[in-house]
Amino acid sequence: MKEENKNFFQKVYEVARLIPYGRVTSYGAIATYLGAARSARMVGWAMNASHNMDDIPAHRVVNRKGLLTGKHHFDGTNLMQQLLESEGVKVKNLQIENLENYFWDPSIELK
DNA sequence: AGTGTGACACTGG
DNA sequence: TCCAGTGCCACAC
Repeated sequence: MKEENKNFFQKVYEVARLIPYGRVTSYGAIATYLGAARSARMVGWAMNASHNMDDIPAHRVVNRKGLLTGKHHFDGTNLMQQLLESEGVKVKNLQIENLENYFWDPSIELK
C-alpha cells in the first residue's frame, strides 16, 4: 500500500487533525490545500464519515460564511457551538463572529 | 457502468 | 448588499 494512495477522505482527516486549538477553517480551504478546490463539498462528506473517528475535530470546520452547517450532524443540538465557544471562538446563532480572526488556512499555515 | 447525492463555493441579477 | 441558481468533484448505491 502506498501512502500516496491515500484516499481523499484520509487527507481531509489529516488536515482537520492539524487544525490548531481555537482556530477554524472552511471546507474550501481544505479542498484547495488538497488540490481539489472545487471539491469543497466532498470535504464535508468526508467529515460525515469522520464520525467514526474521534480524532477529527470536525467542529472546527465550517463553511466559508462561518456558518456551522454541520451542526445538524453532531450528536446533541448545540454541541458543535459549545465546542467552539469552549475554545474561545465566539459563535452567534450558528455563525462565527470575526471569522477572519479565527480563520486558519492550511494552504498558508501548512503551505 | 451510470445516476444521485452532499457538513460548499462562486457568479449573476 | 443580499438572495437565488448553477457548477463541481468524489463517494455510495
